[in-house]
Order: sequence, then C-alpha cells, then structure tokens
Amino acid sequence: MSTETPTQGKSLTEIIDVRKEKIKKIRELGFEPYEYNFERSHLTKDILDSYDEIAEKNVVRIAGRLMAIRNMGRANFIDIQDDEGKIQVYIQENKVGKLGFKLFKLLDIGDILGFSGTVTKTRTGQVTIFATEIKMLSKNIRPIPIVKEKDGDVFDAFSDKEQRYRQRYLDMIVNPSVKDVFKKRSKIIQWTRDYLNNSGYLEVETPILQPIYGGANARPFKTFYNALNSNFYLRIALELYLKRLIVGGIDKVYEISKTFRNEGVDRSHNPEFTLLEFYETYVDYNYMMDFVENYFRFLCEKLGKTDFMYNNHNIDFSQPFQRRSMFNLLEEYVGQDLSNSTEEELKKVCKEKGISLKDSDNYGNYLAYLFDEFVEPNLIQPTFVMDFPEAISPFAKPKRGGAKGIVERFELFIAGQEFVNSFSELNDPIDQRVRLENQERLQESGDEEAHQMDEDFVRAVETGMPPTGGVGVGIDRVVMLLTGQNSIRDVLFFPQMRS
RNA sequence: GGGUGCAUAGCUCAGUCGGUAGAGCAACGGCCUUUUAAGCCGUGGGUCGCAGGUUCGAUCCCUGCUGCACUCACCA
Repeated sequence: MSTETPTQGKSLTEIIDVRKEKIKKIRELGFEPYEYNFERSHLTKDILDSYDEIAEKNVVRIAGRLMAIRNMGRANFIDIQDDEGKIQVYIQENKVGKLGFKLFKLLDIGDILGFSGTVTKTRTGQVTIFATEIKMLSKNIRPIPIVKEKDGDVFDAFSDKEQRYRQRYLDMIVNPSVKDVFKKRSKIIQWTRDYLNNSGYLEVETPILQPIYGGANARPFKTFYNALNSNFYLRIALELYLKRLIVGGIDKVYEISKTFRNEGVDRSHNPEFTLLEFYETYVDYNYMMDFVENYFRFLCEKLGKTDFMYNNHNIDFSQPFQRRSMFNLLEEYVGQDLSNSTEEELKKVCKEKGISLKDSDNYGNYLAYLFDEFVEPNLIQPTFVMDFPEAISPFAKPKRGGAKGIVERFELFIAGQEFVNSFSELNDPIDQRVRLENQERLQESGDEEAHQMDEDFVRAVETGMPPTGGVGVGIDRVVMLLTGQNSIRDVLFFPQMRS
C-alpha cells in the first residue's frame, strides 16, 4: 500500500481509510489522536447562558464533538457540541499557530476535540470562542450523518427509524431532542423514588431469575440454569417477592426495575419494560387510589404543567380523577346492568356482541372482554376503574359488602390505556391457596398465562401477612404520557429489534 | 400471528413504461480572513436488502426470505 494519502474519498471503506491515514499524520505532527483527559472550564451551555460574566474572565476550555465546518480559507468557523448544547469556535492560523492549523486541516465532522480560547462575539453578535489551541481528543473514522438546520427547519435529518433505534448513539448525536426525552425519563424515575422515599418507603431488589414465575397473567421467558440443572424464568412481575418482604416486616416497600414478558412487540409493548410496584401495610385500595392520584399530581408539579398531549388526546390532570366501578361503566357503555348476571348470561351477551371466546373462559373473562371492548377505549381522562371480578384477580381481597365474585381492585386508565393496577392485597392464606389452585387447574387445561402454584409464597401468607395495599405502575407508559411520545420505542434507549 | 406499505451512494431522496443509475449534503483536490443549510471550480463514490424465476437482458415484472414502518389480534 502506498504511504500517500488517497487523494479521493470513495466508498465508505475508502473514507475510513482516508481517516486512518489522518491518524498517522496527526501523530507525525506530534499530537495524540486518542487522548486520556482534557480539563474543561465550561460547558458550552454555560458560556452561552452567561456570556457577560464569562467574557470578563475571557479564557475558557471546552470539549465536544465537531458537528460542522465552515471553511473560508484563513477564517474558519466550526460548531462544537457537548452534552447540553453547541457553540461556534473560530479558527485562524495566526491564533492557533502553524502546527495547530495543520491539525485543523485534518479534522472531520464527528471528531472529539478540546479547545482553549477567548470568548467574544462575531460581528453578527454570535457568541464564539476564538481558539488559541486545538487538541484532538478522539479521531472519528466513521462518518456521521450531517444534519443541517435553518430557522428551525431541519434538512437531511437522520430519520430512518430502524437505524435510529439500532444505532441510538448516532441518533443522540445528530438528533439532540432525543436526549431531552431520556433526560426527562430519568427525572420522572428519580421523582418517583423521591415520592416514595418521602412517604417512608424502602427501595429493594428482588430476584429477576426465578424458579417459579407469578404475580401477573403473562407468558415468561424461560432459561436453563446449568449448575442447578433446572428451568428458570425471567420475572413477569415483582409482586410475590415484595409481598414476602411485607410478611417479613418491611411496612412500606417498593421496587422499580425491568420485568419481562414473552409477548408481542408493538407501539406500546416491549418484551422488557420497567415496572414499579409498591406495597404498604395497614392500608387498602381506597388509600392507594388517593396515593396514586397524588403521585401523578406530584409529577405534574415537578414538570410544571397539568396538560399533556398523548395519542391525540389532551390529558388533563388538574381535575380529580374519576372513580367508577366496573359494573357502573359496563352499564353505561354496554347498555345493560350486568352486576347480577350469571356466567351463562354474560357468555350470551359476549356472543351477541360478537366477541370470540375460549373454552377455558369463565365469569371473570367474560366481564373483562366486554370491558376491554366497550369501556376501555372511552376512558380518556384519568379514571380509576374499581372492583374487578375475582376470577381474573387471584391476589385481591373480596369486595367488602359487595356482590360475590368481586374483589377490591382498581386500575387507572388514561387515553384508553391501563397505567396502574392495584389491590387490597389478599392476606387470607386459605383463600389464597384456593385461588392459586384454581389458577393451576386453568394452566393444566391450557391457559398459558395462568399462574403457577408457588408453595413458598403461600407459606409466607400462612405465616401472617398484614392488611396491605399494593400498586403496580407501568413506568414506560407514564414516561410516554408525560413526554408526549406515542411509541414505547421512543422512551427506551435500546428497544427490542429483530437481529 | 394476519393485513398494508417500504428497502437505490455515508445521510436525505429522485429515477429507470425492463437496456446495470442521478441530485443535495458528506468525502477528496483547489479558491476564499466573520461564516452559520456559507459560497465557487473540479474529482471520485453504488452487487439499486438477500435468494430464486420470467426475459436476449432485471434495480424495475413475479415468487420466496430478511428487516423496518403502520395496522388488527394478545398483553402493561
């Protein structure tokens, strides 16, 4: 191979070759193309925000990624982007020296650079760093997409969703608003912890790898533990271990962590997602409704607003959340009072409404089908739906003074989607065992999502579980709602993609 | 899993009623001392997603596959 720099950029591999040659040239000039550190005096945002103050001190040191070059011969303007912003740097040969200028000539968009310089304004009034020293901190050899912008219009945006998700780092570099969503996500999760910690809750970690899965109706991911020669599952919920901790004497406990369900991927589902569950002793689901409502108010307060556009709906958190029983809502939207209907009667209603049924379906399933089909899409503003059928709620206490077969459970619906699920937790061990045995039978009869019997969990309840209110919150959905994103993929750094 | 659509240069996109392709940006060589989608002159860059089929000839038509988007079903 010739030691000459190729004189023409060609395909991608040849562009990369040219940049590798530049690495050699940078070393020949006496510079290290991959530095170990660089002391910064400011972030670009600081300089732009407090120009007057900094201009007095005058000399600054910044570092960041080279995003644009406007080359006018002896006068050169470049844009440097760091975590919080972007600033213009002015490069002139008699300021950076002959050697520095030779280095400048070897720069490419995408390089990570450090600069010393003085802060001034150009004649158009733009805050600019007049560089006195250039330092190469990391040489880019793979070109990044060039996105240009004028008056708010973006040109040639890096917009291919597949590439954006697969190469999220590129997406973040060239589409800076992407980072804003994730920073807000991080804050929402931090505020969630604040809310619970301030209420006396203890954050804990429980097993992700479990010999028996449970706590929700879902298919698990299955794996094999060689050393134990047995099957294990990735957890589908946090419930059963957190309740063991309640039995163990932690009065207020929560976990916020990844959970896994072996189901389809779509705009609002990812196989691994972030679930928050919290349990508090000596309270019931009525208490938890207030607590959850206040949680959303707390987040609104932190975000400084109560209106959010989500899936083309304007969601208003300024009003008290509606509280309606499931039967009450069914009566409104299905058009008949089903609260005294028998299983057979419900089945008939489902058939009349054209809902396809499975053999293993029961009273609770029929109600759930009617609810999903006719009620859910209408629940746009925050609404607590109360009192679900026992048959689909194996961990909730029976409704006090209510109809048989109904439990104290609520779900919070917003924009037709479920955000929160909560029970007055079942603490009667005899009843709990019966419920899980029923689930076990369902599983044996082919319901893949029914619960497994968890003897150790039942043993814990038998030991004595205090009255407890429990809540599960789909954090990704909360983030979607509060950041105005309609796809879960836009609130996950690395959403699930096919390989 | 079903349906619809898309896949062309590093990026954003044209295009070929079937005769192996173009633009802008980026790259490469020049010019330019206040630009900011900088500008000007010049140069190169593509197995047109993959595999088959039809055809004298396929990037284009057909089939299958893969990936992505939207959507329906299931789930948070």
